[in-house]
Amino acid sequence: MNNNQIFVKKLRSSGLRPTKQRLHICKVLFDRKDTFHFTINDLADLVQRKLNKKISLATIYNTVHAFKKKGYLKEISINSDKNYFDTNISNHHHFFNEGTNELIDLKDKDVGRIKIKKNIPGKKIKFIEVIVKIANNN
Amino acid sequence: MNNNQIFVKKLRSSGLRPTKQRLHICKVLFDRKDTFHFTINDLADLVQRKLNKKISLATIYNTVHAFKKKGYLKEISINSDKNYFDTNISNHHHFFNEGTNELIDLKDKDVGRIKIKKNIPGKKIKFIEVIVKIANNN
DNA sequence: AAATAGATTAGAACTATTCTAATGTGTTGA
DNA sequence: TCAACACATTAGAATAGTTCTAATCTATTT
Repeated sequence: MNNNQIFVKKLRSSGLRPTKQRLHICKVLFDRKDTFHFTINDLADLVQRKLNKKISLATIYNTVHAFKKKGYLKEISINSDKNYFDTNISNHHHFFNEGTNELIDLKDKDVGRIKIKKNIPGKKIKFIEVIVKIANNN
Repeated sequence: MNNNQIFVKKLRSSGLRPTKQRLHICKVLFDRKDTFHFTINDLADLVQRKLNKKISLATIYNTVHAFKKKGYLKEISINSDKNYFDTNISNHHHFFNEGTNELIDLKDKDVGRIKIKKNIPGKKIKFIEVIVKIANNN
């Protein structure tokens, strides 16, 4: 089974129609070895440059949000002007290099257990996100 | 010395001119007991409603960014559509209530020491930000 | 294979943020 | 004291980012 067939199957299995736009986007996102951190514009550029396909930005937004909802992508918020998505959906945290705007994965085990000593009645913790901002050593 | 005079002094001492726009914004932001979490639009609305002053949104952006740069405000990124600022500039983290979009401060001591077991050569940790997403208990 | 229901796309509309020309403020020196 | 200059600030206009929705496409039912 080639990658394209795998993507078709993956999409169908989660109730998403395997349209050509989505398959192009899958190719850019998932047809790679390493985990991939990207912004919506990064992805639009790659679709254009690597595949030479024109997909509307609106469709890229739709698709990324659909994939996030299905659990194929995670969203990472760094600051107002950088909103990243991550193909690594495992439980993990991030370094953010303030010089280069680069994100680097921190495996779950790279961060010691986080103990929250306060709780809010009637609420439970859904998720803990840690961003470690790094910069040059001087 | 009244609050307005205090604000004038504070602005001057950090090299910011105490214009009437900035003083209005100071009044809304800092003339209160508790720490205040807000978006740019929250602030624009409050200036309009509480003080009945019209300040351009662009000026509110300018001012908030200037205040952040001077260390009078902290920025907190939750997700793509919510960018908050915080008048509490002490070292602390946050609960984010996903139901109500409300931020709640976690004092530094409310979060156990965070141990980062990985490091990047030539880089040092500038800052660690923890967001704890909470939701209803069911 | 036609009709229908619902999903998807992408241009248009809307919202958020930044840019920059016009205006305001503080400082210098006559 | 008060021009005149240099730089800071404001806010309308321009740009960038995101969402909405009408048109189109896809799958299913008959």
